[in-house]
Amino acid sequence: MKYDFSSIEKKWQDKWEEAGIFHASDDHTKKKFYGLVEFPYPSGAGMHVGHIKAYSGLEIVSRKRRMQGYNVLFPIGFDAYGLPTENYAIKTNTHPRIVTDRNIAKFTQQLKRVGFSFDWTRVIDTTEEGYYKWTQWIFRKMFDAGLVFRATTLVNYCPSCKVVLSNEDSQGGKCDICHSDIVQKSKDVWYLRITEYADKLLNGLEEVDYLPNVKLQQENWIGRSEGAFVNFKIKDTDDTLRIYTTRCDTMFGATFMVIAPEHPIIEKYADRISNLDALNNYKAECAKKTEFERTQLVKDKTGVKIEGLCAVNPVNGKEIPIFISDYVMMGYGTGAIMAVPAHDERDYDFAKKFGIDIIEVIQGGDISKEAYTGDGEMINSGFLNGIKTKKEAIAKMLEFLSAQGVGEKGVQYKMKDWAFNRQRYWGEPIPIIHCPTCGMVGVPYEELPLRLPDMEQFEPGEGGESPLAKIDSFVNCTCPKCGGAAKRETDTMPQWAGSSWYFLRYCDPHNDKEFASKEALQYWMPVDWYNGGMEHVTRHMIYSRFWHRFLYDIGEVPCEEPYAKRTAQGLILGPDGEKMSKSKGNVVDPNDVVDEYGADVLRVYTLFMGEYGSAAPWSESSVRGCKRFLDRVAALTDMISGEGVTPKLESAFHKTVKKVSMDIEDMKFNTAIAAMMSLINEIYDVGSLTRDELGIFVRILCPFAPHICEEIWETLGNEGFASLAAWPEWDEEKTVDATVTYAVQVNGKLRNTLDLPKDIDKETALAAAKADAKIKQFIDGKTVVKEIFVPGKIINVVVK
RNA sequence: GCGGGUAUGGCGGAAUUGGUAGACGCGCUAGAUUCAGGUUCUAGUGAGGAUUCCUUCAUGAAGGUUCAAGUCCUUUUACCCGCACCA
Repeated sequence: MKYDFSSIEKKWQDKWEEAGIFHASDDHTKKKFYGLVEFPYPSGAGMHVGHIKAYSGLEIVSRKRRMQGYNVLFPIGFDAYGLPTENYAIKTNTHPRIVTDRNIAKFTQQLKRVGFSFDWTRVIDTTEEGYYKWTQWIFRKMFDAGLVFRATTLVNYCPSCKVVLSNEDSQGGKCDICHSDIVQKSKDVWYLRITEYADKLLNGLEEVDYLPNVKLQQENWIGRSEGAFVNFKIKDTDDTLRIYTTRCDTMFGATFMVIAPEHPIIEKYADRISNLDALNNYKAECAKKTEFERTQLVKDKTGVKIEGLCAVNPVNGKEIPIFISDYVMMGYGTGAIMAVPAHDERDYDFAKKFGIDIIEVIQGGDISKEAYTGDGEMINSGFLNGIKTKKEAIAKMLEFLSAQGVGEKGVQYKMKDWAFNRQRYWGEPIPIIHCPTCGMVGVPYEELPLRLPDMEQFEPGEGGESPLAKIDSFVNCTCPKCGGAAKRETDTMPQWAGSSWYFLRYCDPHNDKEFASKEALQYWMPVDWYNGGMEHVTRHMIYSRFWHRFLYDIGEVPCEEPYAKRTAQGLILGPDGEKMSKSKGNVVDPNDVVDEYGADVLRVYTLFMGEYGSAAPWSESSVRGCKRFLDRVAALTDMISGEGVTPKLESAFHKTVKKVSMDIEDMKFNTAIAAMMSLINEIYDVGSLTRDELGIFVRILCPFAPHICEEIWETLGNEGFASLAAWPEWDEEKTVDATVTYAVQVNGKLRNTLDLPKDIDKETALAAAKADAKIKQFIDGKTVVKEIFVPGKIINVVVK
């Protein structure tokens, strides 16, 4: 067969589309498979080969599942709200709607050329009214449930994007989008109370099948810690200073306290404090720094002692000084700590610098040199003296604290509430109305979607105000509760909103009564297998798990967890081994590869290049190797002789079918392809194969290289599509050879190999080995001290 | 600093989980075909030494356990990713 890939690929893509063979069926009686890939952000640059690899993994699994008779939902869509589009729109003076539509068209064209088996009737665009109506609807439900609140805080503000960013979006003190420096700014911010779901999000991990490191990252992100809240009396007041600690066992060693510079206690007792100016100066210094900068100065601790206030250690009545320092942050715990320099490195550094007492309460270290954080016997600790373990000491102390009424067990999370608004145009409008009499009122459900108004000038306003604030007709409205004049919220939602529930919409994407019907959700959810990038396993996955668990709690979805299984693909690096980026000029465009080698080659190569989960550099010459492989596959049509089984190939076929079948389940696509390459080498050695054997070969290769396989399938005279043909079975017995090659070792060194019957027993095998002329050389005249026989693998004779 | 990971030929990478290290592909060498060739086919290809079937050394480095270690243990180096004073 002549392998004219460009005409073959066009031909079959048209046929698939015409027959609609990849559309998920509404027949809910069939067994289902829901494979989900992260939908792309349709940027102006178009897709690069990394996208192709990201989708190829579950593309293979989905195609295999179809051939195994599953009803498969393998959808795609576009996460199209976002800053890059808006910035591009501003720069080129084109409406973001037009930019978005253009980019989606480009992405769609690229994806279709690769022959992905997506269900194109279920495409989602998060910026369409029919979609964001339900994004707003879920937000409103959260508002009703009290999960939405507003607070004035210091926020990370990007002066270049003119937008407030979450901590997650401003990591490293740089804007996630434009990489300019972040400044701190006081602002009214919308929050989603995700912390209320911290425990549920943590516990839910027990019932899902995520990669171990994905689970670990989510656990670390949530950051649950168990400890105690303790109230330290402030001397000569009725007030207490409340702290959080995970080491209440060390309380006898607390020699000072540290509070965050912003701690309200300073203002409250301003009249007693004699060095208020010094404190305020220090606070002003800290405010200039971003949170990131504050965390930079690891060793050299700074701080100021509060003159005029002092605290009382509740376990021994000792009076201890209070300091302010930026190593304690208002955002975690209570914004105040007890400092135990002997057993905490940060406190140790601070105490050394300020000449504060260091009292050892746990034996085992040398506190003259450094803090000791390990276990040991308690000393200088009153009723804890003599206790040998941390665990025991903590339990005893907690008992004491609660008996005295000065403290109790507590839990803290690193995870913070989710700052959920942007002062930008290209996002979902937040459906809230501010009424002077009623306060914050949700836009009535029947008025959703709250449409994003069309406008010409969508630059952000000065001071980071949303462009929507400029449209009077949008802002001015009546309060749905009291009917009085009111104003609309003008902020929009962050990009994370649309992607927090898209997997639900795929189940029933055209529904205009509900975000998805109960029947569709009941059938399709949860997602059976979700694959995507490691960069999304914390933020996106935790946000979307949060939304989903909320919907479960209000009875809108049938299962607690949205994703039954999660895997991740590795990056494709540029030919230079660097991360692909436009600025480095090392981006490979899938269209170029398809033009030159064909879609099937692109698909095979992205999966063959290395382990699916790890990064690997692009290599043009290796692409050619994959082309050569498919050329050899095409030529098999000229090697057919007869029907049935070629004896010399029978075992090889069963082995390969087994290996490919199993490797796909483990995402070991590279070795699956290698196995098919080996098989084709064997076929070439034999020189011919039967019509039936070629049919098997084509079916196991079909998920990887579907176009060429369809063409050969047709050449073989089959009716219907290879893509829907039954996945081949293997016979376990025929994967085992009659004879096995044993490695024969003397003293653990390989000396010869012997072909022996597969079910040979130990005695016979050893006799055969010892009778072998080569082995004889090594054992003659020596005494055999040990004989090892591993069935099917190795014979080892140990001699002296 | 803490947590996780990786390290195997000239290159990308295999290795049934403790059992013949280097599958498969690239690249390279030689030959045939073509001789317009980023064509196709055949053979070879970890390094060193003897060259006819022989042998020694090799999985970042150094030790150890074992009949047997890329795989397990200890120490160590380099790189990558995540988190960042979390009390």
